[in-house]
Amino acid sequence: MSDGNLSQLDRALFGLRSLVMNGEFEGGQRLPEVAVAKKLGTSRTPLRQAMDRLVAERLLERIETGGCRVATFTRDDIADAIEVRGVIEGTAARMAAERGVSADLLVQANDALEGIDRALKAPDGLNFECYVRRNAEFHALLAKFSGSALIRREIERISLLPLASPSAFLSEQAAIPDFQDSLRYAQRQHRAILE
Amino acid sequence: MSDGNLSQLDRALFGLRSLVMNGEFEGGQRLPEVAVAKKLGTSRTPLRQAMDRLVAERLLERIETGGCRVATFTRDDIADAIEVRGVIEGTAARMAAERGVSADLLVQANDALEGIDRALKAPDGLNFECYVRRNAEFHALLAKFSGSALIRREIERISLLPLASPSAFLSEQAAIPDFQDSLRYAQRQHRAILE
DNA sequence: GATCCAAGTTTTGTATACAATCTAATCGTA
DNA sequence: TACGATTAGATTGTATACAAAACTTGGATC
Repeated sequence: MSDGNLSQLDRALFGLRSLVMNGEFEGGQRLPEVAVAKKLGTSRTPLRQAMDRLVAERLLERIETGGCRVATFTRDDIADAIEVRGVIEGTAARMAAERGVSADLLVQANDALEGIDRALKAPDGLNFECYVRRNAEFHALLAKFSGSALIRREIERISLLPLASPSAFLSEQAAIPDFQDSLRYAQRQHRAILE
Repeated sequence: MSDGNLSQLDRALFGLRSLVMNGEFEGGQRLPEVAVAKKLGTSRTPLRQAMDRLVAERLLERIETGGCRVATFTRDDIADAIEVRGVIEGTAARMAAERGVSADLLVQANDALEGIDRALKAPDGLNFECYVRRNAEFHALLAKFSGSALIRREIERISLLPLASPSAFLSEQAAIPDFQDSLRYAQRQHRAILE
């Protein structure tokens, strides 16, 4: 388990997350455990564990009567999540400023920000894949800045949220100017944070 | 399950949370699943599910080699958690202001705040039990304010954190002036928020 | 005396069987 | 035809058995 091989739980977790993000399930429909377990090549026990974690990640939501379904996000939910993320980021950055940050980390953060800038200014309006990657990079660095494990985990958690929706939904959003604006707004926050 | 009876999972969840908060386990020591399951009168399956959820609540932490242990918080962790909580609260309040709030909810929030004030000014320095109760009340109201389910759940989550430690630890903290100061600081934030 | 190796024991991770619940479909009646 | 009940099927919740991994204890060797 501590060797290179993944545990069944990890396999179920990654596999199910991937299935959901690829929009393999109808929104609002309950995920049948046996069928999904078979598709992932594992048993129900680790699958249910994985479902529990994805519920905690907000990727799934519980059905009152039993089982889980893919969570559906409204545009407002996403806007709220981005706002909260920005606010926590700001807090982390302020803490970093109070506690001091190494110059090396600052340089890396700057690089990441410039990468995001390039993604936002892509010729086709928005290079989303690149944005996601560079953004994650920046958040990871910011989390290191704060020097607090608690803050780091909260950032990771909240960062997961806006992206935690089926890719079909994401690509739809990516084409909406409002959504791009909110990303640019976040990016301006990022820049301000680094000062 | 949907009747008055609790599910095994709920029994395990409440039971284990209670055991941990009462300091029944040595910090850093791994919780043996079979023993705990027997003590709670349930089987390992719902107990492990409960452990997973308590890990998500930060009450427990995973051991790399397997199993869980009671999470240990540093004073800095608690301070950070309180700071983040305040910041999210502020965001929720700002959203509430933008979206409008009913006068009725405002009155209730004011009542809760006055209750917290009284708890903080108790003759023996701090009426912690009362503080916890009134504080939870205020957070619940604030969460309603924002009108966003996402924000509400984040507030509930982060509010859980500072209190998510064995009561022995909490009472120790309650006697420390720094800690009381941070609570008073949060309270000043609360007041500012309501304006 | 200390350290390393090894066997035994405990403990977790996973699969599966069973029971209870929920869902859906069919049949009967107004 | 529409509506409700009843029954059959499917699906989740829970317990338990087994296998694999990790910890511990004892002994042997340097």
